[in-house]
Amino acid sequence: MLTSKAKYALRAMIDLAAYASEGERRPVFIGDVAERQGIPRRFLENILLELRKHGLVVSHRGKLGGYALAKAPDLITFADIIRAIDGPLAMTPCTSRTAYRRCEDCKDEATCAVRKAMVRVRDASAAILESATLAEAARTDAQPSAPQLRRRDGSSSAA
Amino acid sequence: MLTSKAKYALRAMIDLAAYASEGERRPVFIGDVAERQGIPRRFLENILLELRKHGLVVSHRGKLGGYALAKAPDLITFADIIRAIDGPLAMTPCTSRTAYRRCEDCKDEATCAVRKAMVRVRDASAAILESATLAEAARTDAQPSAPQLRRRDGSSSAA
DNA sequence: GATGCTCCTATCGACTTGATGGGATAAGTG
DNA sequence: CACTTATCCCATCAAGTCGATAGGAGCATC
Repeated sequence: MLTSKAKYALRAMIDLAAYASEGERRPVFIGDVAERQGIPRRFLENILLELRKHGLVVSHRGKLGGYALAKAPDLITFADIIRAIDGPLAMTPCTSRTAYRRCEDCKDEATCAVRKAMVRVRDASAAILESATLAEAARTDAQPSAPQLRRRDGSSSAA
Repeated sequence: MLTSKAKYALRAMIDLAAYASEGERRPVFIGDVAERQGIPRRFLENILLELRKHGLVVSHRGKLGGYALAKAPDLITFADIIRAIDGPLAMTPCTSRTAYRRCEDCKDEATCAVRKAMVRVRDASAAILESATLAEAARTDAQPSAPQLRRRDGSSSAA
């Protein structure tokens, strides 16, 4: 199962992609993303910080600061995001390409039946998640009613 | 990631399959499985109990008691075992067939880009894990040197 | 009826998850 | 220059899960 942190991360990144593709090049406020996607604001901050450490987003400080994708949305995949937040996609350490670690129990990796199945699962999952890009997701995704433009008028929309 | 409980469960079940296919029909001692597979004995007890509640193994009490597969080894899949121990294979509750639960965040399941990718991952993983049977695993798996026969002579092999 | 197995529940420590809080730092704005 | 407003960073928190262990009750065989 994905952690909800990773699910939030996916949604936040898709949100960034959607607003980046509108021609605007200014970064997006955390608060705006949080509100649109229904993510606890402080929690989203941690998530974006983590994504930044993995080089998936860039941040700007100061009054007109905020976050933006670090690369073009068609170059960022779901796999990148999930790996950054939840770690390896593989079912076992001994079948991870990004964080391989030998497993204690199985004597012979070449013949281990469990490992064999897990390699196939990892290959299949990775293929799917590495071909799912933010660009595609931003196009496909349901925009919450009319794609809400950034509020810059100062009127907080909720009490 | 699989929990180590699920990994133990897979190994234990393969062990049972290997010894069931030798013609013997008597149940296997927990202690023997634990020793062969290097699983903490008490922990394995819990795991087998859980597998029994899910109808994957049957138990016999008393002096010559023990565990045996509930069905033929070609009718038990890796998916059955993982689901019994770790729960749904799906990455999100909203893409699980065995434990579906609507997800709060996404307004429209039909267009949710995250969900769409997760459905594909679940389908691919399930297809692989549902076609991996114990029978096949028991044949393929590396037997730890010569397949150690059950000790019935009373000499405990370790201090 | 003694033996030796499963059965059941309870507990444990360590870690992870989801979330919050306070304040430091930086960049625009008047 | 000072003020506003945003990110940044660290620290902490409660609740839950994971991996493992413990003690004793129940039961079939010898």
